[in-house]
Amino acid sequence: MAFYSKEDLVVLLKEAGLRVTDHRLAILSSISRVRQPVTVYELVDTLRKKENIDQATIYRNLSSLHIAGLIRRLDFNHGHAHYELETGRVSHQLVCSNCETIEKIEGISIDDVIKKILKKSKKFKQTTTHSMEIYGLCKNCV
Amino acid sequence: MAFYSKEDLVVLLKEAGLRVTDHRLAILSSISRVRQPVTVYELVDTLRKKENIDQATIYRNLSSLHIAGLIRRLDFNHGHAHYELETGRVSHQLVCSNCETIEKIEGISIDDVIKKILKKSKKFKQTTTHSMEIYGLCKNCV
DNA sequence: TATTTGTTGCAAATAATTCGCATAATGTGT
DNA sequence: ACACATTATGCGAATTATTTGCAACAAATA
Repeated sequence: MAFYSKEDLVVLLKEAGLRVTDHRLAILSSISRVRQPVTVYELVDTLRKKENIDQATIYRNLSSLHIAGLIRRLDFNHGHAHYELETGRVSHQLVCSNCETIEKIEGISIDDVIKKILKKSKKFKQTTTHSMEIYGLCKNCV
Repeated sequence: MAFYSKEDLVVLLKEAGLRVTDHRLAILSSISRVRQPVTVYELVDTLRKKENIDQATIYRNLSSLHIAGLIRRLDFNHGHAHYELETGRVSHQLVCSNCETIEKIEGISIDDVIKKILKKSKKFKQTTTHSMEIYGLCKNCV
């Protein structure tokens, strides 16, 4: 979806106050290249072979990149996390309840809904991001 | 939130085509009694002591109750699943990015948003349920 | 009640994720 | 370019969450 040059990624990391390391760039780049949210398994598989990055390093970087707000962590009840680039505070996914098909939908704003929800809240005054998983059966599983 | 008598729960299970067992009733009842989505740890802690239910039994029942559509499984990036009664296909939660505070918001319909999303989809024609996690800092963590 | 089929407990296995520690690399100030 | 303080990395081991195999048991149905 979002394509970033190495220079862009360096800037992103610096702005986030994170050190720039080859591994971190490789991980970010790998996440940014795929269309659908990627699993840790896929990252480990790709990056351990290609760049010789240890599993622990990948987990640690996913955590710091997530905390820094550069990536988003998603869960589709598949037993493992998925990650995607954080672009725009919003993430809407259609998820098949039967197989592991997911489809990311972009371009839908729900700011007014968020406002309504905040109005009802007693514990929160503002929000940063949100993600919505919409479950159903995909065409193959209907 | 939703209160069910034992008889109600029996009906729910039968309608779902599940066998009625004391353990299953206890698990469902336990989930229905709490306001916020409950963790497996909490269920195990409560039910193992009170009713002498094994951990594996709890996991197996959570799975079958979920598949049967009686309960919903949620993830807030806390490293473990949460469960709540399935009531009405919708679940909206405010989640603190810092601590483990969550707040369930009810009474917001987003049917029109779902319609828009479905219109954009290539892989899905209909949906069953959805859940939205809205992240931010709770009052204590601001 | 007999039969069939789903359920449970227990212990052990997997899967996902995290941690400890020694070593190496990054960013900063000189 | 250099030295220092801080953070990142690899490796193996530890945790945590969740699942499974199997024998004993209980629920639904005729």
